[in-house]
Amino acid sequence: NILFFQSDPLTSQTSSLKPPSDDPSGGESQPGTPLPLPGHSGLSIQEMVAMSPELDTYAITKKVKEVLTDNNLGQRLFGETILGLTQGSVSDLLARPKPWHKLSLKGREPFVRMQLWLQDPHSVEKLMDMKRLEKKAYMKRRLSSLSDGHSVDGALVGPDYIQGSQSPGQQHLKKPRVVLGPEEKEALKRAYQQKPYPSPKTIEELASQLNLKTSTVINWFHNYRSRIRRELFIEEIQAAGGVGPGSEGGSPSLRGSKSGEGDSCDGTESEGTMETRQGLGIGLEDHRGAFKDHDMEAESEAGGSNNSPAQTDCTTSGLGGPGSSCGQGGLGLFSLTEASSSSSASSTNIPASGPARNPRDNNLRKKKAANLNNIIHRLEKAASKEDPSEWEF
DNA sequence: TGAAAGTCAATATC
DNA sequence: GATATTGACTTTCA
Repeated sequence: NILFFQSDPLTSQTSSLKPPSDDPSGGESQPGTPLPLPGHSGLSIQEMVAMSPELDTYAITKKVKEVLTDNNLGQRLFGETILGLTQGSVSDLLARPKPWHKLSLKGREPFVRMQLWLQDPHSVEKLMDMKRLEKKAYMKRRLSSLSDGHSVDGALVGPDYIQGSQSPGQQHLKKPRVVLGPEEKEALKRAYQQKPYPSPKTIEELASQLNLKTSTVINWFHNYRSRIRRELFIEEIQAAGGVGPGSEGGSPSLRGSKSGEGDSCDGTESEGTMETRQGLGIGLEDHRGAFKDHDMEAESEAGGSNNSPAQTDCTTSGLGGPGSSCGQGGLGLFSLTEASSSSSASSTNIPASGPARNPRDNNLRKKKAANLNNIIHRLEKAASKEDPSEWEF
């Protein structure tokens, strides 16, 4: 990536941008917040990322999507030219941007690039030019290959070569992509409901039962946890008002720093953060939708588990500080919602369904859920020292 | 050292 | 053909 930055199309591109204007927001960025420019300031993109004010990732991606759609520019071209990412990554990034405070420096980079791109008055023009050039080159290749009797595409990236980097002379048979069937996915989801962090033994068992490699099962759990988390971020942003985290109701300044981002849902801590959340007017129940595709169905099939996904995500990743993601990022709250509205509720006084209309009730309910969560966390921890397959609450 | 974050790239879907 | 999804892999971080 360093190499990419050094000969970075973005850098050269932004060198023609307007110099940064005064930021009236005093640091917290709105979609149009100008950034210092690498070309002018002599800053590398990494330095810019480090110095960047908090950006509204949701608003940025929204705007980028808009501009790309309006100008009929593809994700692939944009990704490769502006971000240095592949189409799939761009799609993912645009569809599910993580909030700024949840991003590492590396993760912030594409958003800084997007912001710079949006700032560039000639950004669209330039990309259009690229598109034309590409088309021209493609037509040229096509013509010459037609006259040679070869296909233009897939000369090196045909299905028989790894990552398109192997020439036919160095043939490596490609590993076929594993495609999990619906039954396998369902089984994995159910397993996840029971144990989001399965023991090696459980993984082995799952793998043999489903006739999969253990690495596939491990990867699936990694990916699933990570993607669920992201879904939750999106839900949070949308629930906070349909605009990005920088908008009202989701003030980024109230969020925790990266260091406090352990997905803790420790009861003690959750109580405090929930108060903050309530102050922001962010509803809890709305977030349940985040699980609808992944977990709720699986949960019901699993007969209800005390280990709801986010809950365990949250409880097993260490403790967060006062600004930890449980309160600010929402994981803790989601998990509390889960805890309070699923099977866990049956063993407590927490209502099993329906939002608490009264804010005081809601608060009480959340506190109870936080305590419950804490208990579960401790039990889980204790259980993990024994044979996890023998867990029973 | 294990989990999370970030990304690629094959494949599915629109 | 463009975009979305997802299994696999690498890097980062606590």
